[in-house]
Amino acid sequence: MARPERTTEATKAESGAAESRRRILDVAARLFREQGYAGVSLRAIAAEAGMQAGSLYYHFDSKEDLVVEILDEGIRTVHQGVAEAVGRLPTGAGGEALLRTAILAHLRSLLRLSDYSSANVRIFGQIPEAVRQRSLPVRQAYDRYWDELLAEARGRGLLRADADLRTTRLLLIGALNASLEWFEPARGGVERLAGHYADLIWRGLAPAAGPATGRE
Amino acid sequence: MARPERTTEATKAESGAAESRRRILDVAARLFREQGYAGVSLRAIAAEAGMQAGSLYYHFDSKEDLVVEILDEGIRTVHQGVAEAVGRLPTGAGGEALLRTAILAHLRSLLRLSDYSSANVRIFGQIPEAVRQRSLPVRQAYDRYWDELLAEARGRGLLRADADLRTTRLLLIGALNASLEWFEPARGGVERLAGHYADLIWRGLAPAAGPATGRE
DNA sequence: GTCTATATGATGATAGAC
DNA sequence: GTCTATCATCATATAGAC
Repeated sequence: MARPERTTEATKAESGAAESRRRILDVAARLFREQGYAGVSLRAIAAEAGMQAGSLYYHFDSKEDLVVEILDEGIRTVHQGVAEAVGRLPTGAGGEALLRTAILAHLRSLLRLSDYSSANVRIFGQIPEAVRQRSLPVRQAYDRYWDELLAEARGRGLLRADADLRTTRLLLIGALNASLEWFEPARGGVERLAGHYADLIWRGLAPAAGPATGRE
Repeated sequence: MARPERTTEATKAESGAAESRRRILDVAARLFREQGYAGVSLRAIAAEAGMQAGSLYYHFDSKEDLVVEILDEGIRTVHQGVAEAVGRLPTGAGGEALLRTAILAHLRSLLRLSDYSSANVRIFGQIPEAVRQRSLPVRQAYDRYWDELLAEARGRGLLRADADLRTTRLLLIGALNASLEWFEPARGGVERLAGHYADLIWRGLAPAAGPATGRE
């Protein structure tokens, strides 16, 4: 009746299928982010995960299966992070607060929290078409979340009435994700970057010509 | 003294070193854009260029040398396209016209005119670090062009005085380049997309709260 | 200039021992 | 669950004939 809950000698091989699987995914996400999809061999993943290349096939049927899981988890992490942050806003929050919050949460996942999210952005354009197709649903769900967020905000008068929402979403997500290629924490943290982006997208580049601005 | 200006029988092999070289570059740029850097073998490039893989080495010393040329030409094309369009503006042009013109010219090169430009955007994140380094100067020159364009405009009062120009440039270029991944001409041409982007970046998302807007 | 042939190495995946 | 060994394929690059 006594089932061996788990081996108590914790030192060397903490193993178990689930732990190994998670370790492989973690390692692969990091390597994909750093070196791209084609640039990372299964041998390299196995080495960093402390096993031989052949052993990976106990956990995953192919490199494509492995990468699909990483892609999906990456999107889900951002989606969840943004949705939770937005959900914590007070009911009366304005359009600017909404935008700032969503931008910051997206950038936090991408630039600081999740190798899965950054791997997704980094390699989505590099994977075989078949893999891209398989990972589309999760991606589209996140797109839809933004579209609904923006549509509801505009409906409540919190955004310009004439803003093209699809374009807004594409510009915003595109710009946020592109920051992965050049962001350096040393130049100012994620919060600072998110603030600059929100300023720009909220106010635009047109000189403030309002009545209180002073001289023209 | 009579030099054979070029072979007059134009039918089959129009050859000549320069023509072959250009043909290889054209084919490679298109394939890199379509399938990524690692996804395109020299065999595939050679096949589409109508020769054998080994023959490429008469024209280029390595795959890396080949791709560096493509990357640089891609940036130079966009840079030149934007600079010329901006240069054609009347002297008194305002900030909005400046922005619209630059955005449109960048998108035109990227989405319609040049496989080199789109290949650059597509594969810059996939190439070996050494190659990236070699192609940095041309890229930085284009960044500098934008920085100076924006700085001068802001200096003349054509843009918000408090806009962070580096952030502006990074957001803008990032968003424009990202459109390569989803742009479909069928949904409306480059001009339409450029117009939407310019609207958004010029006016921002804040509801127009000016005195002439009507009801709040 | 382009060909053929080949050197050399890495890759994703499989089979069977333990 | 992980190992070792190996297969078949593909890659970049080179050498020498034509």
